[in-house]
Amino acid sequence: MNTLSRRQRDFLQREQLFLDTARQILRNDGIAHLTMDRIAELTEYAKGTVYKHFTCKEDILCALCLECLQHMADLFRHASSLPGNSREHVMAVGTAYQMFTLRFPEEFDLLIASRTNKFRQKAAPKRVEDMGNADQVVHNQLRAIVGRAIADDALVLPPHIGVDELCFSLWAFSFGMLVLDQAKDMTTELQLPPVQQMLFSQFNLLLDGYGWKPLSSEFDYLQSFQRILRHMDVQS
Amino acid sequence: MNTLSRRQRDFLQREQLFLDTARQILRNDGIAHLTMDRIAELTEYAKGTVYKHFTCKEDILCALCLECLQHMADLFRHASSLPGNSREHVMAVGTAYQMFTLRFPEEFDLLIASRTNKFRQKAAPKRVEDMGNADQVVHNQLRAIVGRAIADDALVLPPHIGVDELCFSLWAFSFGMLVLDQAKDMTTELQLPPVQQMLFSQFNLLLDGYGWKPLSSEFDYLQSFQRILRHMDVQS
DNA sequence: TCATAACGTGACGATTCGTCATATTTTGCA
DNA sequence: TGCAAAATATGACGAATCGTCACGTTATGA
Repeated sequence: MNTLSRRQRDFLQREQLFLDTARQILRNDGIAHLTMDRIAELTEYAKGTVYKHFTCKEDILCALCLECLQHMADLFRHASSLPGNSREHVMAVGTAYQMFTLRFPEEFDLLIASRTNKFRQKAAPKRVEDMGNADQVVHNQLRAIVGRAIADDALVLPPHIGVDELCFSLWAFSFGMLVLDQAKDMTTELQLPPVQQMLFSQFNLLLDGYGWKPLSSEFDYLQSFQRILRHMDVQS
Repeated sequence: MNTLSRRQRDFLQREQLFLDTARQILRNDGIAHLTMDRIAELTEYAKGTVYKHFTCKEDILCALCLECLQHMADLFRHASSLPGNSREHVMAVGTAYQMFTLRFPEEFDLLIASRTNKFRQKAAPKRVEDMGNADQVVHNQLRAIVGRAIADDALVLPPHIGVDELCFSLWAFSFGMLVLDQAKDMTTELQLPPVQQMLFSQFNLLLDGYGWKPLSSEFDYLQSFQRILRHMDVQS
């Protein structure tokens, strides 16, 4: 509309350009080649201009993580749209998470680093706060699934366990497995199944522990899993 | 004995000096102040000498992580010495892990970063391999507990689940919770209990899911928890 | 048209990494 | 013991990258 808003639009558009370029460098050349100078060079702006948008390198990395979380939220929304019971939805979200880490390993690496204090202390507080909100969005998707499960009596919360705690645990369990799996070296002696299969089995066992119905003994979740894979592949 | 071995001893001793100094900087001043020059300065050696021991910065950080894992293995050994049933031992190890992250937050931060590809690709392959072995040692402690549980019929492996997978899951679950907990910002709206309490509850639910006896409904694990806290405090 | 404000620039200082030619010490042997 | 050769230690140096800022350029609106 007026001049001010045009400027603001230009500004936002340029910020997006910087982010897209940064992501492209990250994916094509790896994080080692992701420098402020290179972003400036590829976008044909000066480095000082990049610093008008981001307070420091960690800040732009943080912004990249933010977009990853938003992307994941979209994937999870799609996973939740699968017809089926609430446990299948949890499984679908877990599978979507795993597929994300597989498809975008550099970004997942960044997401791991972003849980580090070293990282969060450098980025702008505002940006870290945004990431907290993005976390919240993802968390809410889990909460919605849990809420539905409670509503249709598939799940009765175990004593002294809140909904948030339950969602947090599901999130933490997936995160932990995916991180440790991608970091385990080829040389490990451990005989482990593929992480996708472990997520499947362990989720079933944990959800059985919650008493979340139908229990794995009462339902063919292997068939669900096949269905989920097909459902998520369409999305890709 | 002979000259060669004296040199080797000196070499190892100096390496330890570098590591101790690095850890001291890490704890006192934070990772931002942990530079190769500073290590050289404090130990009164030249930087080139430090590089005789470590190929790069990540390599010395990796070595620090290695010592952390060894320290944790010791803590876990102590945790496993608690008189009690096998589930109590699992809980004791989880609690020891949590206490470690609380007491040595900077080191835990480093442990998180060390699961990153960026990190592992830079460190010397030999050192990364060592870390894999240290992981293995920790893993074996869990395996011992699980093995005992199976031996005395407290646990029957769920179908298609191996011992390694079960240990990996316990490890991943704890790791995930501790990482996400320490990274959650003060501003989060989530109403979560302290992570110590979540570890307790969620472990109980997961182990119930495994059918690991005595189930949480058959045993007063809260009392165990108090006992564990006392047991681990003595160690500190 | 011009004064002022907003914006863009890239040279620069600072930090830190990792190297390597040289200096020093140790070793083994005459 | 003395000395040549090998092993080791050193720190000045080059390279990479970060983040800044004084200055030049463009846009605004009276």
